[in-house]
Amino acid sequence: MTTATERAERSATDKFDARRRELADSALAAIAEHGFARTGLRDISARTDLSTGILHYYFTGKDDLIAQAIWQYKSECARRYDPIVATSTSADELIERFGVEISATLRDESDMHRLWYDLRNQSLFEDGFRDTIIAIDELLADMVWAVVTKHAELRGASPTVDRETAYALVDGLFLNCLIGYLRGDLEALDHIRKRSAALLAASI
Amino acid sequence: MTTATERAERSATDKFDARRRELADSALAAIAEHGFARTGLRDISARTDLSTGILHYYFTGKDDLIAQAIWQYKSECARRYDPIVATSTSADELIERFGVEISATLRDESDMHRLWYDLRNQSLFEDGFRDTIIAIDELLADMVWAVVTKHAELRGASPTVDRETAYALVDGLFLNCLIGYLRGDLEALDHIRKRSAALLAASI
DNA sequence: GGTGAATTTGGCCATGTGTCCAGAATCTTC
DNA sequence: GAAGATTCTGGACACATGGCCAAATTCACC
Repeated sequence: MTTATERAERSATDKFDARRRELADSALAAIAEHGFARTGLRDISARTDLSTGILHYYFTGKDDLIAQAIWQYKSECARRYDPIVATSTSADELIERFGVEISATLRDESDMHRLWYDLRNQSLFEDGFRDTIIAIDELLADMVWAVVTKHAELRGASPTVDRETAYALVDGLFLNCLIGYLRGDLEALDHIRKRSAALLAASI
Repeated sequence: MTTATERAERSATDKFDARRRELADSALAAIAEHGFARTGLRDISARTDLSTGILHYYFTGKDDLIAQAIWQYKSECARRYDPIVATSTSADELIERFGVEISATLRDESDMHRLWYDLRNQSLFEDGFRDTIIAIDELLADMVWAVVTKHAELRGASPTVDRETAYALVDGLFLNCLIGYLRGDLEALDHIRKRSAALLAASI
């Protein structure tokens, strides 16, 4: 049973969390522009018309803010492939739609992915937001694995690689194309589509 | 024809470059410990018993120093597989020796590789040492491609992947195992050996 | 509308940053 | 061993950083 007080507290917490999400969302683009290390709280303030104080009111510090921001973005990002896995009716369709989606996110959100790799690397040096990064890594590995197993299922076969390897290979492909794309190679958009398709097809 | 003056100048340049290499080498370990962003010139000075002034005498700035340091390490690193490619007499031997070598460098020099990925990512945000990073990336892709083509040759076949894809996949595998290893997973050493072997075997 | 809580502001602090340089120390050359 | 070039030192500089907080503002509720 919930008392009136409990409901009020719940509501207050929800409101607080909602504002946290809002602020983290605003901050995200600012941090993505120049990377974690080169973006100070003041840069975020200036770009978002927020005071630096408010960031410390809603977050315990820079690490907390960045962890919240990247979690919001990337956890949503990992779910974009759910409908593809759920509704594809043939292996070829699955491969095709996966390739289109991953190519689109490379094209439209390269800054965010650059930030993701930036933060994942930073977390190898210090543990400020390491747990969040590890959780996201798991989500991404799950996503890749869901695609691989669905693909195998549609082919009536079993995957020839394990979950971790599948993630490592897709991630390597994506990072490579992201770097190429950021360095100005527009063909990277085609590359990620074709190469991830080939990789998926080879994973049976 | 070289005059005495020219020879003297050459010698002076050589000496200057030799000292640069020496200093960059000393600095390398210090930078690798906490990453590029979190390591100041003063940290390097303190850890290496060098004055901060001398760093600016031999280098134009922090970027120059770090570019020199990572180039020295990584360009040598990429050549370690040359003898393996040159002297392996069967595809299986090549795969085996490659796996042992890559696993050993993961075990013994994880800090350096962590720094490499750190710097490669930083170079996606600013161009301070971007050219050096791109040059190293080329070296690494060449190295992987040399292994893949040699493997195909020993099998009497042709590679089924292109140079860039081969590098992307091996790099993805290595980065994944590096992350796992740094997070405390000792099995990563076995994983990189077995998975890179499997990948190489599949690249025909 | 008044009262207390929640929210927001903008500036302060100590510390750390890359860069630079005047002068000291060392080496070279005659 | 004198003179001049090279190498090296350690501190100064201007600025950026994350964290913090007293005071101002806005809000919710009786």
